[in-house]
Amino acid sequence: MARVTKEPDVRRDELLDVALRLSLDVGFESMSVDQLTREVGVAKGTFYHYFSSKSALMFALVRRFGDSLFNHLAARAQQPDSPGEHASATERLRDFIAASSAWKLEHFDDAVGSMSVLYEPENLALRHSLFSHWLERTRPLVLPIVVQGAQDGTFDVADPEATTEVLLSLWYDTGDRVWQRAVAISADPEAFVRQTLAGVLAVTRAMERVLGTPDGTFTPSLDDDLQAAVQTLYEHTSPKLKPSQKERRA
Amino acid sequence: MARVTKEPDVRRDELLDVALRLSLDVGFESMSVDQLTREVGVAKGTFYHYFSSKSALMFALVRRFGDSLFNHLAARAQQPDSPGEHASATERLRDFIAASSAWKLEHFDDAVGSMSVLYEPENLALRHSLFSHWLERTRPLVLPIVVQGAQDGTFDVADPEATTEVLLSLWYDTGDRVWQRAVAISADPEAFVRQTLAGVLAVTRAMERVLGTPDGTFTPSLDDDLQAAVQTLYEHTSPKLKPSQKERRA
DNA sequence: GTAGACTGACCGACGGTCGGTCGGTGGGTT
DNA sequence: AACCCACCGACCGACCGTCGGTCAGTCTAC
Repeated sequence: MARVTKEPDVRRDELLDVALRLSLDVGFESMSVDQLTREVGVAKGTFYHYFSSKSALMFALVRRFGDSLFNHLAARAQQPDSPGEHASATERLRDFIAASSAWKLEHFDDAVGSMSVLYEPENLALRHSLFSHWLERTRPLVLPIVVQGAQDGTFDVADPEATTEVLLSLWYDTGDRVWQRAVAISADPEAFVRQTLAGVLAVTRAMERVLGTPDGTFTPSLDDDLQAAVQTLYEHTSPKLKPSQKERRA
Repeated sequence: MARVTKEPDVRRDELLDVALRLSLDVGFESMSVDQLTREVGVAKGTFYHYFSSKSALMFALVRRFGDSLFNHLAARAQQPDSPGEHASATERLRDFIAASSAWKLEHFDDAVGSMSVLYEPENLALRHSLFSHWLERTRPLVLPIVVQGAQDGTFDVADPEATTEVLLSLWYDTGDRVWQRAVAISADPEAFVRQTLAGVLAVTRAMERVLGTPDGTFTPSLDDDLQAAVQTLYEHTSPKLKPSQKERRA
């Protein structure tokens, strides 16, 4: 094969780009290193020149994919126009949630929209790794807010560390579960939207209760934007049922 | 090799027994079908005579392991001496939690004690499968209680289905997370016990808040039994996860 | 006799390895 | 300035051991 030399960073990104595409297409486990290098147009050895193993590739993938959201959130937490240390814990938490939601809407196509494939059994390890990464990055942003709220009495919380853990679990795990249930009934679009919104409300309500704030403190307005977003999410979900076209040249 | 014919059920159980032992020892993924059949003393083909694939073995393993708890709980829910339909939702839920805890203490050695190995990355799929199975079996036992509590006003719950989902997530996922954090600091036994108990309290508190019952409604007494149980749990923590004695805190 | 429990050599695909190749680059020589 | 060439490391791809899975056939209890 014709030898083409490129900047290491460029080549590495190429590998990651194609790996991401293939992972979302056939799944991470099913994607063989042979297939990956074939599509990139390099030899197998080149892959192992850049990544020590296939699972190292997974972590790199998760890092790159998962960091984009948090670099945004962490940067925003420092910005002067965002509620700072002087703001109430409620305001800060509201802002955090809003910033997170805004990012998700903004990057829908290149991130959130392709979420549903992560839920195929195939991608369990990838999903778990991604969520773990997100969790580790979320914790240090949320814990200070809960601590502040506990100290100034805004929140009724006895154990800020443990409560933060509960919040993280609500957002990621319960959200996860709500999502899976919604997908399970994806035959009916209207039921999908209704169930997803009900899940969001339940998680929010649980968060309010756990923090000891009045019901409604963090409840989002169920406006058309949110409805439309969930609707779009649904439309990104259906093609999951498509027949697989995996068999390709050997 | 000498051919030995046995009752299909016996042979199948042999395969499951050895598979469980090997899974807890070297991990499910690392356990090859060759190794399994070698240890059982049968040919590889025999394995595929009983299980259609290795992942079918996993599901069978999960079923057998996961059902023992729920056959107990479901049976108890029917028994006359347990709080029945006439009891308050609080009593019924308390009884459910107590029965579950009792079973775990009772079957510590052959079930809960070997839990920690499930948390090695190796066994991610096995763990996920087991928890999913437990979740599916827990839901129908808990949902009626939440519905009853919502109807008679014992619980302050707007959406029983979604709230049940939150409860399940609290028990399994948050418990999961608390456990992992405790394991992470397992260098220090005292810290391990403290953190685990704090996690249990936080989850319980969260449950009370989510259901809208007074703090303390479901809080277990932090008596010596519980402390001892957690202590024993610590001692069962996989040696692989525990640091060597050298790097103990100075 | 025969149903079905059991056998084990065999298969293709996989992740990973490794000795070797070759394009680009920079310092020394002319 | 033009040339050379030693060296670095990106790149190659045949090869390896192991894995999950198959199957044509054998043995045995009834």
